Formats: sequence, structure tokens, C-alpha cells
Amino acid sequence: MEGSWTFLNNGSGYDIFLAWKSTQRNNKKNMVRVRFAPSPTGHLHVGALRTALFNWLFARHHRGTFVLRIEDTDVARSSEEMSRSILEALNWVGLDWDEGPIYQSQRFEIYRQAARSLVDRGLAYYCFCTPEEIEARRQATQARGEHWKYDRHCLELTDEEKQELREKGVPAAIRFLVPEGVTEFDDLVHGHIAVDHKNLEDFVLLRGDGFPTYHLSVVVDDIDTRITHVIRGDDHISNTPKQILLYRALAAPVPQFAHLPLILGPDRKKLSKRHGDTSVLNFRDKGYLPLAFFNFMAQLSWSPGNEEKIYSVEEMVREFSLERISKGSPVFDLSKLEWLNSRLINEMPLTELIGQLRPWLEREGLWSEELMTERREWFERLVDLTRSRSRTLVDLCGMIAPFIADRFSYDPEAVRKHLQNGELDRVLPLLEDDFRKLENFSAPEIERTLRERAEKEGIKAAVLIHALRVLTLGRAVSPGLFDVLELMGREKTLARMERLSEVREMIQT
RNA sequence: GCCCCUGUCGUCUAGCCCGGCCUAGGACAUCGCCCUUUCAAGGCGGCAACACGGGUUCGAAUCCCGUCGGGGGCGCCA
Repeated sequence: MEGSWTFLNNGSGYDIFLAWKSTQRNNKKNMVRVRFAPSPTGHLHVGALRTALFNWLFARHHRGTFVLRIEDTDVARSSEEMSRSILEALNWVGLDWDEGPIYQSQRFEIYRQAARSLVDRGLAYYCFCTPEEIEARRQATQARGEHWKYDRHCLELTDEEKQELREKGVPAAIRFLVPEGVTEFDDLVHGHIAVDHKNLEDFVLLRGDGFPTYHLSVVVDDIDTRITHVIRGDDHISNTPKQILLYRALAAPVPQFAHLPLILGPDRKKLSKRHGDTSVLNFRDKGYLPLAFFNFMAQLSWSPGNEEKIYSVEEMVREFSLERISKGSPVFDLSKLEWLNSRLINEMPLTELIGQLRPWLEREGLWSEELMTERREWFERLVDLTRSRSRTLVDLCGMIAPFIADRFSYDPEAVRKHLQNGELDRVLPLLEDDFRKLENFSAPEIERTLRERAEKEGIKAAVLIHALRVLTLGRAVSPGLFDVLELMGREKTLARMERLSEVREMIQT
């Protein structure tokens, strides 16, 4: 999107430091504007993704604007690689943004200006206390059994004292001067919330090194981008009063807030890496479909009603509403995702499935153009036949592999169970001959032949069926064997039948 | 420690705002049966919850109070 940042600085106390001039300028006043603001200190994790998802859904539902902002003010812990990874994850899920990404690291001067203007107006003050000094005073206070809160030591400093400290080279942070009173707001999820300012200390806006803290940069950016609804995790509820105070100090309209319940691990603790790989891209790599993942994530804390089905993205956009978000924290339990995924694999149009599967086959070296041309019909039958046994694209890929390539492994358990019967050494060669003589190597013919041979040799058809399955696929699980053999083709089938003793030996050692 | 949020089957949730239709509904998981050459898929069925205690009321999952449990925040991290 076209636009430009203009720095509006008249040198005196002013409130908005930047104005976003763009083609969106003449939008309606009540247009919804939301943002997702991840910190690039790691891969995008599922908790953050859900926040992004709800913001996106809300924006799309209201035909509003979704802004992406990268909160990389912590230069030491942020990396460009993680920023890229986050965009990649959003992309995979299908979340697109209308503005941004805006990088906070490119806006440091703006935050400094904002902080200084607050000092100029007596709403904030310089603090020369070092972390060590504060820590010492805190411990002393707590040793007396009293509650610690920053003691405003630097609020009373005279100009001479400040000058002296500056000359000594003591770095100055800027603290917000929290006024007395109570801050109240109506959270769109939790309802009315009130916090007495005596529970708030004079928090730092600008660090001694000139870098902004989270509260400052968030509020300044949200003001500049004219965010109307701040939708974020529950863990920010306690921070909200501070930020509202900042909005007021900067004479900006306060947006609406909606705090989403935090996602918990199975142990009911805040979901984190300890609970396994919670990175969004991990789910892509495990073979989950974006839509299944989307459904699963969106329905943690949100319910579109009571119809149980897989929703298309469009349907979710239509149904989405903050009012239907529940307040309790959900537990992250993958079993529903697996079910969603397998159902989608089963129900989605075949062509679409093949499109999703293609990158996986390519990676395994199983892809060739002829699967889309002369072997297309065969390939579609194959995918259609195997899909109901696959919960993920990884499964599907593994299922299909033996039909395309010759390298596949034999499940030792399956070999032991189905290839030990001594009768096989005698009957299998006969069956091979039968197969060779078949005019059409088709499922019905194969079945008829096999059953006849079994009866003639006084052996159960099931014995042959199971043995053939293991010999041709290496495993005891597959679609109906006769379809399998037809799709595999006579050549591969016969070649693999001849490996009986070879396979047995392979398992012995 | 202080402050804030939260509490319906194992899990996700519907119902709660606007008390009775709730002997609390659905889905996932689980168990059983059917189908069957294996495993799935599918069909049918079972088990399973209003955290607890007081009120208010003819009547409470729904309203009020308290208790307990769970989570989060209190950084010159975001």
C-alpha cells in the first residue's frame, strides 16, 4: 500500500508525532483498524498466532484494516531471520496484512520525542537511579516488611542536581508520573475492569540508553496507526491501565480493548516450549493443512455457534464476533486438530489435496510431471484410495511412496506376523504364474485368481492377502489389497513377490 | 507479598447477560457393536461435567455473597 510517514514536530508540546498519510486517509471515522505486533525473538508460536488470527478475523469481518508491526525494540534479542520466519508462518496460515510491516527499530527517534514531550509537560520525569540503587532500596523496604514501589526519588531533583548528574555521565531514563486515581475500561471480552493507581508505579518510558520500553512504543505506534481495537493476550490486562494513562497523557483517543484468554498446556500452565514444539511452522512441517490448523486455532476460546463442521475461511469471517469469545483459558490438545486434519484430507476436492501434497512428494523425490499428465488418472485413484488412512500429509506421502518408488522399508512386526507361513514358499510362485497369465491385471481379476488359487491349494485367502500386502508395501496397513495390486501394476507386484526369502532374512538380522 | 483475570464431561465448547424449554446439548478422545482380507474411513450405541458452601426465589448452571482451585501481571523484557 502506498503511504508515507511525515514527522510533525513544531517543537512544543504536541500529541501526535506522526501522521499516516495514505490513500486510506479519507476512510470513515469508525472504520476498524487492528494490528498484530509480534516480537521477533523466536519463531511464531501458537499463542501469538491465535492473537493474529482473531485480529485478522475481526478486521475482515468489519472490512477494516489489519496492520502488521514488528516489535524489535529489543535489538539484542531480535533478529531479521525471526521476522522472516514470522511472516512465513502468517503466510502459511493465510493471514494477509493491509499495512506494514512497520518495524519499531526504525522509529526510535519518534518514541524519544514522545517521551520528551511528556517531560516538557510535567507528565513524566527524568530518573537517574541506577538499577543497582533501586534494587538496594527495594530490598531495604521489603526487609522492613513494606511493599515496594518506585519511590520517586528523582521526582524532587532540582535542576542543579540533574545537571550535576548529567555531567557525571549518569544515564537518565524517563519515567511516567502516575497520577492518583482509578483507571477503568470496558474490556470487550472481560467486561468492566478497574484498577487503582496506587497499585501502579511510575513506570519507565525511555531507558537510560535512549531505547523505548514496550509501553511507550506500543502506545505511540497504536496512536500513529490509528488503531481502534487492541486485541491481544490476557497477560496484558494488568498493563492496560498504564497504557490508557499514556493515551490520555498524549491526548489521543483510547482504543477499545479485547483480551483473549491465554492458551494453556496440558498441565494448565501457560503454553510454552516445555510443552513441545509450539512453533506454527512446526505444524506445517508435520503435514497439517492450513485450513485444519485455522479451524483448530480459531475455535480455542471462540465458538461460531453450535454447528459442528469444518468452516471455510469465508464462513469464519462472516460469523466472527468478539462477543462469542469465552473467558476461560483453553488447554492446547492436539487430538482435535488431528481429527480435523484427517477429515479435511478425506473431504476436500482431490485436485486441491494433490496441490497440497505436491511439495511433499517433491521433497521426497517422488514427484514427476507425468503424474499430472499421462498418469494423472492413476495418480488420482491412488491418492483417493489412500487418503482415508492418512491423518497428515506426511502419512499420505508415506502411503503413496511404495507405489512410485522402490525404496521403502519393511515393518519387522508385519513381516514376522504375515510372512512366516511355510505354505507361502509353495503357493506364491504358483500365484505369480497365475498373475502372469492374467489378461487384465485388474482388481476383480486379481481377486478372482487369488481366491481360486487359495481354494485349490487348501489355504485361506487371507493368508495370501496379508502376505502380499507386506511384500508389496512393507506394512500391514493399506487399502483393499486388490486395488493396491492393480494400482501397483503387474511388474512391481511380481518383482516384490519374489523377494519373499530376501525379506525374511532382512528381518532376521 | 500486592493487584487483576478465571472456574460446565478427560479435552474444545453450547447454555449464563434476558432464572423454568437442562433428568445440561454437541464435537474430539475413549469404550463397545456393525461393516471387513488388514488398518482406517463410515454407521450405531455407551461412559462422562454445572469447583464448593451459603443465600434470593415457587423454581438457579443461570442472580447475590463467601470459600477453594487455576492462570496472569507487578523489569531501564516484549
